[in-house]
Amino acid sequence: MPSICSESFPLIATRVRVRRKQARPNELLEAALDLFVEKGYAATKVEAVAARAGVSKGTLFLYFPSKADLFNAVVRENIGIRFKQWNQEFETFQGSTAEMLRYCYHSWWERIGATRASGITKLMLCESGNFPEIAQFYQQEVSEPGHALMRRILQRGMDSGEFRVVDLDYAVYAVISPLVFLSLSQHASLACVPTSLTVSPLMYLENQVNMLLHGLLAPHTGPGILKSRA
Amino acid sequence: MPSICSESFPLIATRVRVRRKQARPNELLEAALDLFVEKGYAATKVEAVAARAGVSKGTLFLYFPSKADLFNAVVRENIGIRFKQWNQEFETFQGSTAEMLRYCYHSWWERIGATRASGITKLMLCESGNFPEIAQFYQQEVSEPGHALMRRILQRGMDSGEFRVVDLDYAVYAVISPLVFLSLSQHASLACVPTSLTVSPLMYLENQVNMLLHGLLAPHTGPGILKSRA
DNA sequence: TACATTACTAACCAGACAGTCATTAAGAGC
DNA sequence: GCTCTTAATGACTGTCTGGTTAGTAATGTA
Repeated sequence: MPSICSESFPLIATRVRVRRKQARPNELLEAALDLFVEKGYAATKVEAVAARAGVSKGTLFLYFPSKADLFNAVVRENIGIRFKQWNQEFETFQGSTAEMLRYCYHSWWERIGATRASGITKLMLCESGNFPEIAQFYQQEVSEPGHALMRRILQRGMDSGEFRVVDLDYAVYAVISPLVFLSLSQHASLACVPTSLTVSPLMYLENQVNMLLHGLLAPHTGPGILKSRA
Repeated sequence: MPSICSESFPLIATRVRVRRKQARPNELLEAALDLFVEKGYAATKVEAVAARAGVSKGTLFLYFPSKADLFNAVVRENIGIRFKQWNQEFETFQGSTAEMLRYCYHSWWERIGATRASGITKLMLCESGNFPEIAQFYQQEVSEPGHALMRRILQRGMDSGEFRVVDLDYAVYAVISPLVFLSLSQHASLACVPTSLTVSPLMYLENQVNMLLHGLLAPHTGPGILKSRA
């Protein structure tokens, strides 16, 4: 049923239809990543995502059953997908665990931190409380694999005698929180942070990993970062 | 004009009216602070604020012309209002600037960090990008006075020779960011942070101020936190 | 008790937005 | 060119919510 005026005045030019079933999902995911990172989950309209991908809203729902599913697919494609490779790299890594930890930070920076994907971390930090559907998915697709991997790395260091014995539950957070913080500072549009971070992200990470290892390495038991639980 | 059914079936019990013009604004601000901190700005419904304060939505708009004005009033009452006293304390402070900086952190923790007000900082960090009306108000009511005060403290330390000479534009962020980070970690409902922070907030602040002073104090020019701009 | 003032209420409105569906046309096969 | 399948569309629906307003009742004054 055409709109009231469209038969006499087709003001809105009808879109040229193209059938590209193969390409649509990726194009939609690209557009969604852009907008979710820019505006957050709640403030992103699915119609805007569709428009940016060059299709109508109806088409979007043809490929993703709901907004939450669209977002979850973005999470899986941009972050979740990394853990397979990371886990493999962990299995075959030859060097010391200190080197492994350094490599971990560096690799995270390359594949997540320096990419749009870091915006997702900030988004979850801000909005997970209001949207259980996406919070739960992120939890099982990102948080849990990430924590599990970090636990295994720390355990490896403790087993080999490189690291002193610490409470894993807490040490994991000491390792991960610099990454979360960096993601945040990269995407905080707050007037509080001018040109993002004061120092360069890479220098910040370098510094953080040094501090961690200072607190982790076995012999030197100085003022470490990893206090046992209070 | 009564609703269709209310004359025959007054299903919804009419609220008992009480006139308390004096008390309403504060009660609304209290309710608003609770909900804004819990849910964020966008996700908080004005009707819910009104309900929590025990009035109807219409009454809320009698005291605050819009949702943004309500939020801004919350910001002013809970944070903005502090700067008058802080500025006075700065003027009359007798001790060293290092002591002053310690006092500053401590006072911030008492009056903001440990209270619901810290939730506002997190909220702004997350949502300022989507709501210029409240971002601008927060900027001029909180960010600017805060930065100005910190600049004067750092300047005092440099003038007296206690602190080495640093780029104020950047040093200010080094001083403020631990406070922002702490606010965030206190209210991050992310599955990433378990029981908020690993170490106690006060110990964290103590540590941060020590690191800052390590990098600020004049004679010791070791690996300071405050690098000059890259 | 009568009346005036005004704090307060609830129904209402308009715009926005996630999700649906009947219709349309692109493109492949003949 | 004709037909059939299905990718794609856009108008539509239901719901939600910030903000408005016509009307109600609590209180002070006489």
